[in-house]
Formats: sequence, structure tokens, C-alpha cells
Amino acid sequence: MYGIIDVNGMFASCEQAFRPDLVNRAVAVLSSNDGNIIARNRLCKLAGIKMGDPYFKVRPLIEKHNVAVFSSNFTLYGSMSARFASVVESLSANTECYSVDEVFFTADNIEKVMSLDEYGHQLRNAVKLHTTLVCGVGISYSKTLAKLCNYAAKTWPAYGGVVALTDRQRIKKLLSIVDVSEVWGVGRKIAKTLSLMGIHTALDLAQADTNFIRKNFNVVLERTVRELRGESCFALQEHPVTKQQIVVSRSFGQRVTSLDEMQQAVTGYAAQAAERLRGENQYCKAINVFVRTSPFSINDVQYGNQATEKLLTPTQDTRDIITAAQRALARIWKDGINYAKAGVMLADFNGREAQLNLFDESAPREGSDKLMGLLDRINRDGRKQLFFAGQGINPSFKVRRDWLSPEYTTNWKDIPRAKIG
DNA sequence: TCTGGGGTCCTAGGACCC
DNA sequence: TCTGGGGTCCTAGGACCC
Repeated sequence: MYGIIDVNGMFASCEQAFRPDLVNRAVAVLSSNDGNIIARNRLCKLAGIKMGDPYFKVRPLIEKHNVAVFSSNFTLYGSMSARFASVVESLSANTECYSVDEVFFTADNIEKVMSLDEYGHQLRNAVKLHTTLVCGVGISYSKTLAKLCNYAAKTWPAYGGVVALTDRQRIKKLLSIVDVSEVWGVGRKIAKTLSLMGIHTALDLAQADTNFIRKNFNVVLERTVRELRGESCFALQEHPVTKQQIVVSRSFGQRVTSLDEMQQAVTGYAAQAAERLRGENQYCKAINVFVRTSPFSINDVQYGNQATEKLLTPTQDTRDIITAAQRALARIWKDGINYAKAGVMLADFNGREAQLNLFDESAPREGSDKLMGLLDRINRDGRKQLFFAGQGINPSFKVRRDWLSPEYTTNWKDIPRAKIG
């Protein structure tokens, strides 16, 4: 048996957790640069504001419904996510932290002690008690079915936030009333194609021929079909797997047009990516840089390009990564373009024991580990006191975050104060 | 004026090898 | 006129997830 527990409107709920005054307000959280809506609480959804809506387009709705708006504060959400996961971990034998607001768990021997439904409520109550966050729980024979139960728990409030299904007839009933596009692993494109094939509900998909599905789509969707039938194909991933790539990319607060500014941006992204690489204890051999204009600026000349620099010796030294990134940027830079976004991607990872290449002229830098270690220790508190000159100071392209909340849980000066008496 | 960021996996097609 | 078969590896692009 598999279960999934996820937080309702995670980011919006994190913002509300430390703002009791917002308890009956609609709350929305915006993406980087305050661009789009990326999280909403229940009242905000009721106001008709959709996921992904550009902020400037829904501003009238936001004003009309007095929606409290926040810039995204991932430091806060990350810390609340860790608290949420640790509560779930304390109550289950095996867990997989699937995303910032979701944890899968196994529920195999639960029924010897209590019903699955009771167990779901136990988890839910514990998370509420320790974090104030409200969750939905779904439990069934596979991850995909658990996801579907979780969807049911959130869609029909009468269930009280928990749906645990083991009865085949009840599972069939649920599958028959859920649109195929709600199934985990079925996105917009596949849903559309399925619909043309006469497959409209989750039950239609569960009853589709597996060979037909594999031929017309791929093995992943075939597994989804099997999972809907109660055959588990996606195992619990208890230990986080090593990353295969690290991406740091950002849309600019204002368009970048000069090479100088672009170099500063790319240097900053490269430095951030290198820091994350060291956090993963990895070394990389490929550094990719991409730049592009905004597809929404229809009057601009459109341009997008990317280039990869390959190293013979794997590195995790920020200086090597910045140098490579600048070489890649030089290859794709074009004057006279209004750039909207750029990014740095690291790939081709090696562990520490990576062999030195006999023909490589650029041997690893002496004292690199010590220097990078020191850099990371100084910057660990998040204040970014030490940075590379190439990143520039106070660049004009930095992201907009007009409605940023405090770091309630990770910064001493932001800890909430309570008045007594 | 203003449209996110960070991942994974699969597949098709090309280069190359024998 | 006639132009193999089988394999690997890599990459780009497209799908999906949150």
C-alpha cells in the first residue's frame, strides 16, 4: 500500500502560518520577478484567480477581492517543508520526499493496528498541530492510485481530507468519475491525444490495452495504466538520488541589452550553480549557458541560443565554472537584442575520485578545496558577504520582489515576537 | 510596463564502429 | 542497375512533474 500526503496551497499556507490576521483573507504567492500566480489559498481560488495567471492581468481581481499578495520566499517554504516532512517521517516506516509539499509513504502493516482512514487522519492532525499546515491524504495500492485518492480528498470536502481505498468496486467508481487529465503522468498533450482515441476518464485509461498504449505513447504511460489497475510499478524512492544536472536561471527584472550586464548575470548564476554543486559533493565536466528574448515581446527581434563548454578535468571550483561560462556566453552573444532571461546549467557529474586526464593542461587549482570551503562557510548564513567581482554590485537586472515576507524561521532578526498579557 | 524556476525520463535520429 | 546488418553512444527535443 502506498500513501501520499500533501499540503493544501503550500506557499500561501506558509505565508499565512505567521500572519494570523490573514486567516480569512485570500492569499496569493507570485513567481520570481512577481510575474505569475504560483500558489493560492482556498479563498483566492474562489476569487477566480488561476494558477499561472500573469499578475498584471489579474490585478483587478486581486484588488476586488482584497487578495494578500506575496513574492515567493523559498527560504521560508523550504524550512516549513522540512518541518512538514519530519512530522510525516516520525509517523511512518518508509517515506519519500517527493516535492516541497508532498511526501509518499508506505502503509503496509497499518491495518493490523488501525484502519487506513484513521492512520491518514493521524498524519494529517500531527502536521496541523506542529506546522499549522492543512493536508490531504490518499492511500491505495499504487502511487498513482494514492495520488488519485488524494485528488478525491481535496475535491470532495465531505471526505474530511482523507481517502483510503482498498475496495476494488470503490476504486472503479472513483476512476469512472475522474477525468483522465487528472491522472498523475497524464499532461495536457497526452490527455488531448487520449481524448481523440475515446479515452476520457481514468477508468477508460485503466482499461486500455497496454500494448496499444506502449506503441502509441511510451513505457511510462503503460506503467501508469498498470498502476491504475492496482499493480505497483513506481517504487518508493527512499533516498534522494544524486542529481544529474544543476540549473540556475532567472528572468531579468528589466531587459538586458549590454554584454557587460549579461556577463555579470552569467557570472552570478555560475557562482550560485557552483555552490550548489559543492553542496551535492559533485564535480562537473560540462557547463552550459543559454540566453533568450521574451516570446511575449512580439515587437522584439527574437533570439535564443545556448552553448556548452566541456572540461577534461572535472571541477567544483567557482573560478573554473565562471571562466567556462564566460567562454560559452562569448560564443552565443549577439548585440542589439533585448534579452529577457539567461541561465547556467552544470552537467556531466563525477564523484571526487575522478581521474585526472593525462593530456589536460589545466591541472586542478592548488588549494581549491580550502578556498571554496571557506567561501561557502562565510556565505552559509545567506547574507552573501563574499562574491566574485564579475557579478557586479547592485545590478539593474536583478529580480523584483516587492512583497517579500520575513524569514520567520531561518533568520534571528525575523523571528516573530509575541506579546504577553 | 509587467508572463517562473528546477528537475526527470524517453525517444528519435545522427555519428560512428565492426 | 545494384547500396547490409547490427550495435553503441550522444544529443536535441518533447513530454511530464512540482
